[in-house]
Amino acid sequence: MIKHRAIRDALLGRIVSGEWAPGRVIPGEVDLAREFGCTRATVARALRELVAAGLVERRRRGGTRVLGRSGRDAVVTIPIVREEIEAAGHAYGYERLTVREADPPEPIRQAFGLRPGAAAVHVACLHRADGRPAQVEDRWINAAAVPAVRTQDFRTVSPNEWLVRAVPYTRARHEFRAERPTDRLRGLLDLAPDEWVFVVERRTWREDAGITVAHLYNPADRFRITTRDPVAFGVDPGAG
Amino acid sequence: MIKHRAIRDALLGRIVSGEWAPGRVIPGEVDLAREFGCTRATVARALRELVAAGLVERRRRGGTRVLGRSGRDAVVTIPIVREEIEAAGHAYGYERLTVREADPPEPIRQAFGLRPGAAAVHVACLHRADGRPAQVEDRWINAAAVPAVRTQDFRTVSPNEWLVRAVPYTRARHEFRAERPTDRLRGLLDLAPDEWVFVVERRTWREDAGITVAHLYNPADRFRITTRDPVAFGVDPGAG
DNA sequence: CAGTGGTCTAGACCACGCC
DNA sequence: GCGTGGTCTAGACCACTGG
Repeated sequence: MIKHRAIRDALLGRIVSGEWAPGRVIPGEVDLAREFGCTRATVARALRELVAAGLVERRRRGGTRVLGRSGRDAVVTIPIVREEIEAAGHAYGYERLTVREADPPEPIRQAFGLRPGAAAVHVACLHRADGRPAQVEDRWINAAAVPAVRTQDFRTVSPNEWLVRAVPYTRARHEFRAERPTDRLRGLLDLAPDEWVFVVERRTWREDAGITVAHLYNPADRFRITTRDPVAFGVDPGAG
Repeated sequence: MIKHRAIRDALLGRIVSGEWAPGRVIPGEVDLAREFGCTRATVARALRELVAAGLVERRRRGGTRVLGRSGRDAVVTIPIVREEIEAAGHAYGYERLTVREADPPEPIRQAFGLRPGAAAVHVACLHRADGRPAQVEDRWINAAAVPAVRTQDFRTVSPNEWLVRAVPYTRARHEFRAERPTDRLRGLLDLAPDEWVFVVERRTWREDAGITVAHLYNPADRFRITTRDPVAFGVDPGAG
C-alpha cells in the first residue's frame, strides 16, 4: 500500500465521479493530510501527480482547483516500420534506393538553419513486408551536425536505425497528413490507381541544430496511427 | 533558484551531451546529494522527473541507468474544428444534418459494450469555415451512459461541445487514417474528384462504459496533425 | 545479504497572491 | 496580512534485487 498513490487515486475518484466538479476548489494540503493521516509532503506528492495529469491546477493562496477536461491531448507512438512488420509476423525487407550528398531544398535548409551551399545527405529507401512494399523513406541528414553520415552508405542499415544509435537528439516534431502520391511513389509502393499516401514527417534537433528531416510514405489503404491517453499514471507506476 | 530543478537540468545536460551515454549507470542518490549539497529527497525528486521524461530507468540495487532515446513518443493535441477555424481568422459555421435514436452498428455496439437492441443516438453535422465545408462529424452517443442526450437536438450546439460539458470522461483513444470518401462525403465536403478524406476517430469512455464514438472527416488536401515533444518538463514547470 | 532506490515523517522557511 | 502552495532538510525504515 503506497500512501501517496492511494491518496492520488482517492482524489482522482472524487474528481471523475463528479463529487468534485470542474471549477471547484478542493480542501487544502493540511486538511487532506489530516483526513488521510499523513504529512503534508505525502499529500503534496499525490497532488503533484494530479497536476502532471492535467486534472487540477494549483495556485498559492488560491488553492487547488479541479479543471474541466477538454481532453485534447493524446500520446502517439511513432511507428517504426521494421518493428510493425515483424510484429505482424511478416518478413522485413530493406532496400536502399539512393544516397547522395547535395544541396538540400529550401524548406529542408530552413529546418536545419543552414546557409545555401551547405551540404546535407539525402537518402531514399524502401521497406518491405513479405516482399511487398510497405514504406518509402525519404530523408535529409544535416552533414554539419552529423559528420559521420558521409561515411555511411546505408546499404544494409536503415537511416533511422543508424541515426538512433549515432546521434542522440533532444527534440522531435512530427506531422501526419495525406497526399496525392507522385508517379514514382505510386510505382515504388504499388499503390491502387486512386490511392493516396499517408505521410509521416519527422524532424529532429539536437539543441538548436537540425539533425534530420524524414518523410515516411505509407499506402493510405493500409496504414493508421493510434493514440493512447497521456501517461498520467497507470504506465510508469513509480514515476511522478 | 529551485534546487531540484537545477539538479534535474544538470543531470539532463550530462545525458544529452553524451557525457553519460545510454546504458551507463549514473552515480547513486547519496553521491549526487553530496555533489549538489542537498539531501537525498531533493535528488530523488529530480531523478523522478527524469524517469517521467523517459530519460533514465531506475531499479533497486541496480541503480539509475541512462536510456537510449528511441524517441517515439509524441504528444498530439486533437484539434477542435471550431477553434482551428476561428484561430485561422475564418467565420465558423455549424449545421446539424441529422439526429436519430437507433440501433448502432456492430462495431459501435462493441465499443460501447452494448447488447443488441440497446439504444444509442446518432448525430451527423457539418462544420464550415467562411461558408466552405471544413469537416463532417459523424457520431454515436451511448444513450445508456448519457441519458440526457435524448433531450438534445444539437441544432445549435455541436455534439462535441455539449459532451465536454455534460459528461466527464476518464479515457480516450484516437485513430488517424486516410480513406476513400463516400459519395455523400464527397458532396458534403466539396472534395476534389480524386481527393481522399483524413479521418480522426475519437472514442471516449467513462470508467468502463463507452460514451461516444466520433468520426471526423476532413478534406485531406487541407488537413494535418502535428505533434510536440512529450511534456517532460518545460511546460508545467512546477509539476513533477 | 548488502546496497540501491522507494517511501514517509516532522518540522521549517519561503513566496506568492487573494482578501 | 495571512493562508495557500512550494521547497527543503534530517532522519528513518522498508523493499527489492543483483552480485
